Amino acid sequence: MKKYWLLKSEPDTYGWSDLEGLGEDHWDGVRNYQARNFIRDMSVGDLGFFYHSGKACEIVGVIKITSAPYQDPTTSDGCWLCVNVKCEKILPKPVTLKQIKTESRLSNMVLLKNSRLSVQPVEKDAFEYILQLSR
DNA sequence: GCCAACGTTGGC
DNA sequence: GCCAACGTTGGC
Repeated sequence: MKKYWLLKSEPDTYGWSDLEGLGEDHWDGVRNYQARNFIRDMSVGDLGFFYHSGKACEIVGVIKITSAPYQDPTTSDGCWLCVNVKCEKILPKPVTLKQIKTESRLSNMVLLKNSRLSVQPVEKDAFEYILQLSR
């Protein structure tokens, strides 16, 4: 079954346009066990939101998981994983954190409960609802 | 720039 | 195995 995710990045370091320019890239550098465990659960074809943290604080687009999880090439430590991703579609209107906070249907999102987790699951209903909000 | 929340490290 | 100290992340 297809799963849904949210991946966070600081746009000054690595933003939507960086991934768009590359076409496809690996989502590397995750050094948190909880986040790593979510990466381990990813499958080809899963979808995820690309979230810009820091200045903007908003979901800017949808990305697609294009590989199974494999060892993160940016470290020799075998316990870290990454997956390949590519841009699926940019949101017509970004959905801001502020907006998410006002939606009672989204109040149980991990984004609100654990704002520091950089890779997190999103429920199907929440995913689809956010897509509606972005129109 | 500040601070809260969270994770990690290391002494005991 | 507990907990204090420290570092990092991210919203404000």
